[in-house]
Amino acid sequence: MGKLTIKDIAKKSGFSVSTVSNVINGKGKCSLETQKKIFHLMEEVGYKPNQAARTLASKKSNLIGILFPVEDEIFRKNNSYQKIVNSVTSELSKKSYDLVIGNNIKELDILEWALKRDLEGIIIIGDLDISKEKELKKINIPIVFIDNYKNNLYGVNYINSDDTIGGFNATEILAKNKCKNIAFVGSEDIEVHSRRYLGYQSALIESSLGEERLYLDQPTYEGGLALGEMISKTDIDGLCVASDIMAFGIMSSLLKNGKKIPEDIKIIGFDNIDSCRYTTPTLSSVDLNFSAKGIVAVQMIFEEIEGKFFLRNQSIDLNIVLRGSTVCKN
Amino acid sequence: MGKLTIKDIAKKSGFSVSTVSNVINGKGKCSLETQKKIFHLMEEVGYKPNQAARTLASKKSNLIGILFPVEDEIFRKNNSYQKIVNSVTSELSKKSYDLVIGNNIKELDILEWALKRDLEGIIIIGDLDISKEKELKKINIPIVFIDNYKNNLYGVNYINSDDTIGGFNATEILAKNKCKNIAFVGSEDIEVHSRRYLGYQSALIESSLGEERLYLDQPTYEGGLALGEMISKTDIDGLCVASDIMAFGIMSSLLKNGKKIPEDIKIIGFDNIDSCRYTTPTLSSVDLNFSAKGIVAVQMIFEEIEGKFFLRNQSIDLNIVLRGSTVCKN
DNA sequence: CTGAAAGCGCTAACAG
DNA sequence: CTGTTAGCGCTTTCAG
Repeated sequence: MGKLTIKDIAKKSGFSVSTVSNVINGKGKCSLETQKKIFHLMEEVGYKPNQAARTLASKKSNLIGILFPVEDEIFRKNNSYQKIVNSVTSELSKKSYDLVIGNNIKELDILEWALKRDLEGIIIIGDLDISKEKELKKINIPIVFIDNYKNNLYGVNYINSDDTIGGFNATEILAKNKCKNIAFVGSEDIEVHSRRYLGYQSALIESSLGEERLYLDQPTYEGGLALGEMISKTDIDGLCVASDIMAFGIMSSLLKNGKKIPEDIKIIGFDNIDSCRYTTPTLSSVDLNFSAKGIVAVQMIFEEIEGKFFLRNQSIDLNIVLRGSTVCKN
Repeated sequence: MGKLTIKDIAKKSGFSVSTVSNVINGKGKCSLETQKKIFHLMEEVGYKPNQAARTLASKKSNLIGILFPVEDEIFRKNNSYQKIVNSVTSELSKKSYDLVIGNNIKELDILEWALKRDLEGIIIIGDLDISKEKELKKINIPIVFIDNYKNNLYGVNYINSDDTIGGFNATEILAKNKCKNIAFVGSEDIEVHSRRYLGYQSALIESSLGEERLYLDQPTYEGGLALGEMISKTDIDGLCVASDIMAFGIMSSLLKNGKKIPEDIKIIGFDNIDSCRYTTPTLSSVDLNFSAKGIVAVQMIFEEIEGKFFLRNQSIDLNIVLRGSTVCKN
């Protein structure tokens, strides 16, 4: 058990090794009868071709690698890790591929790793050091970046959210809910926040709502707390907050200062982290749709492997989950 | 580039293939000089041995598999997935092992998977179907279960939390904070909740606090809401809640009914999910220490591979994170 | 301490 | 449609 080789199957079935191999790989042509017999035998004796041998002989490892920015707080908070891994593995399983996780991304030599494991594709989440960029060019396997805003390599694939549209839509919802004085909250030097701000600006114009109001602080709960204090002294009645966690801080300050949410002021956050469901009121938020990103990443890889034409840059629709911070009845 | 084989290294260095192989694997004996020369050359030309070939020749794949209960809400909520994967991969990277994720655990034939990929060890999170249990016995590689309460196989390794102690400690903290009427909240038919309840009972006795009070409902926010309504009408001043999410619901109801937390009633939850930091007040909670579990899992696997003696059952210390729901100043 | 040679289990031509 | 055979790149005896 477990020591069976393709030779054993050939011998037992009475066919040649190459016929068995062909049947396994769906190559060449053999009678349906032969195929059935061989498949049946393999099943019966519990034979599974050894992957290392297949890889060695064919260079096909049936392995895709994935790399995460382990220290990134935001990725951690919104469970993107898990959502992406789940959708990726479940897509891969359809083609009996497995997913390997890259250890120690900071020191990992991606190229060597890909070579060593004969990876057939790589998914990279988040931004990467510029220094790694170069070496990536040398890899001749499909690479997909998810939520990468720094790099702009030719010949690799990008999957992103349209954060500008996210900011626009969130603000628009606020406007449609009769908010007249809508402010934007975010952090400096965070690319996605800037984009969301752009969307916010467009929406203001679109809805012919007055001057824009911008509040900036650290993308933390504490940052939100501080901003909330300030905001509670204004006539702002709508808030587009580029981070759920900041929004929590803001809500806390606002509530403490006697503001009612959503009656006095409505709020929409970004990221749709789990905690949105447990605050009082619950927080409406823009979901970045990580499951979809994982699925598309796998599609892109296979399409590139199979040499099909496909879009190298894809933007995944966001969707806004409305909760108690915008709707009066939760 | 990338097409280099051990032969090339042998030729270029002037040594034989087997010498190079020995140097790579630290086997045999060769002069330090030789080693240095060979290592230097490999570095210089960027040579990395091909893993498939090594695996085929030696049966050592340098690959560990991991399996997750993808549908398990609780595992999803507390980010255990990510914490375990992070600590596991970072431990593995020290020995240049990689981690593969098992696709589709429900249908996955673990044995065949292990064979096919020549896995050297498997980590399984959570409970598994009984039907899978049998087949696991046939695998002759180290298996580690983390947080598995159903199975009890001989010859495999278990890593768990001592939930009874968790319940005990949480209750004790409440008692030390002058709570006189402490209740336990949990769900029926959840093994860990029962254990935590046991600990709660012991702690009551230990602290010579009166009769026990037990509240049961679904392990959801809504379950907590319902229970909170009831609890707010009692003289309970301390709550040991077997799930953070229930605790959130309870807090919400309690607050709505005019109770002050922690002044009137102190609360400790279980799981220490991220959201604990964003509620008002923040929620004290028992942390299950998933990072440590991942590290220990890897240790166990390597110790078994290396044939060392080690404990097959290990309980990982929990630690209680105190926040605003127990301490008056947050 | 080093080298030659025999596989590991499979795929991929190439004949038949 | 099927069988033979030569590798894939590495490890591992076993002589030297």
